[in-house]
Amino acid sequence: MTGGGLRVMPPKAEMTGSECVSPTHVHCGCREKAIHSAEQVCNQCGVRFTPIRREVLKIIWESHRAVKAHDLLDRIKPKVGTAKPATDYRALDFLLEQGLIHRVESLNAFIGCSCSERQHEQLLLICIRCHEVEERPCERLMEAIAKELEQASFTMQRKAIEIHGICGRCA
Amino acid sequence: MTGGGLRVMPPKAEMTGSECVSPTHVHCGCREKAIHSAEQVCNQCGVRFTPIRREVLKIIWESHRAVKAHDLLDRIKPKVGTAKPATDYRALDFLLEQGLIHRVESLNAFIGCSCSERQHEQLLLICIRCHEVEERPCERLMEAIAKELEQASFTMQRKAIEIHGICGRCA
DNA sequence: TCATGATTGTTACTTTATAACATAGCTCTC
DNA sequence: GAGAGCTATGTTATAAAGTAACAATCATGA
Repeated sequence: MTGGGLRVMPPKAEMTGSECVSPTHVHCGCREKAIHSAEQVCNQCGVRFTPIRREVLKIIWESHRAVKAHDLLDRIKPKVGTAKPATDYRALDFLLEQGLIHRVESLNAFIGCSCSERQHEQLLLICIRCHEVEERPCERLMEAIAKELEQASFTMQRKAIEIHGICGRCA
Repeated sequence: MTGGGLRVMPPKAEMTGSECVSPTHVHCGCREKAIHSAEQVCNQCGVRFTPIRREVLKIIWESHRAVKAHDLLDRIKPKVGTAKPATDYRALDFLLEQGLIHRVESLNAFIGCSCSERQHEQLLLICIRCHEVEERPCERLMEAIAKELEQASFTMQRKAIEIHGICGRCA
């Protein structure tokens, strides 16, 4: 979900079903948007959005579920015959660095980043039924965390805030 | 740290240095307290605190750093010659279930739980210099999260809140 | 065109984790 | 105390996640 907002249900004809792996994933143009945005980001930063990196990002955006390394490898092989673990992890490292994907620590998996600005604070809601991951902003949360860190004399460098549970649609 | 509070520096004679793996770990009786508490918890719940489970918990409490599976296996082998991965993971699963340890998702590692009550809300502060992990209560934080979850119509089942950075002593 | 750095190919390996079935040990009941 | 039933551990095998090291290739600018 590019904005984390309402999910509009388009008629089936608009869906690119063949590419959509998640049964609950309604194709809303988010993937195309993400790829396009990634192109711009890479151009701006003077880094190369190579075919492999593009393919990996596309696969990750095929659903709103977190993609595991093994699945990713299986799914990239038809497109990049030479793909091996290192191929994937390099592309993933690149995409993480550019802020184009997030790592879901509690799943050892990866999801596309739907932030409008890169590297912003986020909270991940992981549904244990449909396995979709929703990324939400958490400015208020970060205020509370900042207070706690101050008390603890702790300087934050990176964080993972991941909630597992039942999403609204599955409830 | 049993209470997350001040760390009292005892004279060296009081330290059981031979058992303390972490160079920065000041032995404060926390391990003995943890083992004793674990005994009580297991008795109350009618579950068995077997020698293997006790050894695993002891090893985890040898420092305030998170222990990785591989290290744990290396360190348990001298004590339990037959130890294999399954041995460890079974003991870890047990200790997790009883709330005696936490899993640090962003490290794929485990630390002793220093909560006075089991299963309470906590926040993990992970120092990237000394690698010690401090567990802190986060009731206020949970209020902010609850609000966010309500907005998202999300029902929480479990969570991981992990902050990486520099602790006060290392700063 | 050639040098340079970035990217990808390739091989090998480490670390993390689980599944499945066999064996041993505890505990309760008869 | 025998034996049934459950829990815990032993054992083997394998899946999944991740990294290191070096070779080959490609893009780009001097």
